Amino acid sequence: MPELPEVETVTRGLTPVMEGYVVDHVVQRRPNLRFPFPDGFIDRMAGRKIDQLTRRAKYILGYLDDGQVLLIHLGMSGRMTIHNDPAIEVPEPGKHDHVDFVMQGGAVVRFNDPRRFGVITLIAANEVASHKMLADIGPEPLGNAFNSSVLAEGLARRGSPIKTALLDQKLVAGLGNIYVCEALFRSGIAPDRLAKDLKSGEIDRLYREIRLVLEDAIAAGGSSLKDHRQTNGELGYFQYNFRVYGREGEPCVSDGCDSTIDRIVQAGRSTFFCPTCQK
DNA sequence: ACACGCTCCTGAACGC
DNA sequence: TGCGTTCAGGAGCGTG
Repeated sequence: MPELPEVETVTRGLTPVMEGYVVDHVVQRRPNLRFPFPDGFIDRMAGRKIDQLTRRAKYILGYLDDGQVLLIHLGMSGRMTIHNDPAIEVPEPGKHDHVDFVMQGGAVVRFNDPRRFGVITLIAANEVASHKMLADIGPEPLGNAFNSSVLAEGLARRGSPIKTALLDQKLVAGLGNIYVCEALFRSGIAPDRLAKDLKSGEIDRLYREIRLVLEDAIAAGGSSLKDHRQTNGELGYFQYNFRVYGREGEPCVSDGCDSTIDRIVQAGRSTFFCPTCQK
């Protein structure tokens, strides 16, 4: 499930074959993903150079040379594979290979998304800040605009559990179920605590652990949990080891703790935590 | 304004 | 073996 570290890893993987290159043409194999593809998508992409490829929250943004921006969200199960070896033929498209970006640099970038929660669309560069999909997104957790007092202000009047609050993209960008669980565990904060009840010291700790867990995961090349793959097309592999996520019933990894990881459901989503280490 | 639940979708895992 | 059920979840949207 791609969250910020995975999207960052994918963006970094795509940059060498997409940034600075012209899109020769796009192959689009179905009319929609989560939303319909934009009108004239094929024609609007053909011949456009991708000046810059960046990430905002869980979105990949490709700035084109004519003022359009290609916006890609991987949703739940979206993946990108790069076919860049002239000696190896590009595989026949599979059932869920919905889009190919055929680059003049020689790479074919293939978007695959079984569950089709992903999004591919085009917006104008001057509406990146105001577009409805991006306008209300909070600060980048690894950027200068995010700090302990910004987090404290965002949590101050929230009556929802801290777990739920951190999933809200308006509070801070890019966190999903996995890294919220991990950050709370690393902070020693119980997921059912109300956001507004956290003490200043706890918020400081949480702020630091959010950054650290994301940096760790990015450094590990992004996790490739279950159905997520690296952009190089290799089968997914685990480099970042989760401490609580998906570990229900397994022993807590903290030194001297003999508890087992528990799972509860909050706002319809699984929360994994250590009932002893997280208060 | 805020919080919550529903919804989209498919494949994997599970139960009988 | 095979069928049916449940679960996973990002985020827009509707509702209270």
